[in-house]
Amino acid sequence: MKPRLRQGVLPQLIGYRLRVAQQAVFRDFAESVGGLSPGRAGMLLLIEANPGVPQGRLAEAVKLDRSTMVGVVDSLEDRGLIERRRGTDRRTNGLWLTRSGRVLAGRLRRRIERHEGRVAARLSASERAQLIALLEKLGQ
Amino acid sequence: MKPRLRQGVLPQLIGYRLRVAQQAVFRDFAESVGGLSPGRAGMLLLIEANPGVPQGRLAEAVKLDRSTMVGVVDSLEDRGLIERRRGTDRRTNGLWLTRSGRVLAGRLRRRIERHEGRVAARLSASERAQLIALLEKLGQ
DNA sequence: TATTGTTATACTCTATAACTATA
DNA sequence: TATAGTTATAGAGTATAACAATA
Repeated sequence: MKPRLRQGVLPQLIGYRLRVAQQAVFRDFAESVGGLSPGRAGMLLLIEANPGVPQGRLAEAVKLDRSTMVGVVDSLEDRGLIERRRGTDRRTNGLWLTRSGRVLAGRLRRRIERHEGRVAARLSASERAQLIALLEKLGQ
Repeated sequence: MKPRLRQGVLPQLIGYRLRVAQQAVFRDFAESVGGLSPGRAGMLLLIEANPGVPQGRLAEAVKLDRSTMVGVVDSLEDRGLIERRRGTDRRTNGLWLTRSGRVLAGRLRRRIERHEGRVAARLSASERAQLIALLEKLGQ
């Protein structure tokens, strides 16, 4: 019979609501997609959509330091999902999906679609569109 | 003259938009509030609103493992912001703000208000209300 | 000189399992 | 027995600074 905690101003803050919503969505992602974290899964899909992208450009796109990207790319490469290939500018590594990376990317897209359906089930179609538009105004 | 990266399905996913928006909001928080991370600041405000809350209840409220909460409480205590006091049920630690914790909480509230203003500046008042309502439907 | 990737290092945030003290 | 807090340990995820290869 514990009284609920007083929340103070928190529930009226955009940042707080974002954090709580994201935690809920991430939990569903882990359950219904699994295998890769949302961030890593997103990178795999970005590489799929941009074959040969230099890893520095990918780091820039997802706002990671390029030294951080080294470990991320290492782990995807260790799992046999992508490979580095020396670029024309020989300082760069182009990133390419392997065959099994392509297979996983396809499976991820299907599972993410299902996950998205579960998350969006709490919203009407127009609410979902509205939410995405509003989030787009914040992000960047 | 680098072409922008193709984003594929990502921009249409609620989880992706949440993540990007949250990163942007967090960067602004770090700039305009500073001192404590959004999560730690939120905890300080929760303790302020619930003086004497047992640390396990706080952990439950913010969905952290109670072993994780130990370190969080340690760090806030080391910074002189809160103190543990043995509860009536002598297994529990009630959490209380110190004087300087109360001072910081007040300052945080003012700075967070300013931060919220900056974040919400991109939205109309009704868009902001709408966003919070939509996020509330997702979180939980 | 500037850029790309790498290494060494460290910090934050989180969890699981086993322990202590109290109920 | 069960619960609250703790410890030891580990794993993500991230950054900064210095370095080598290449432009």
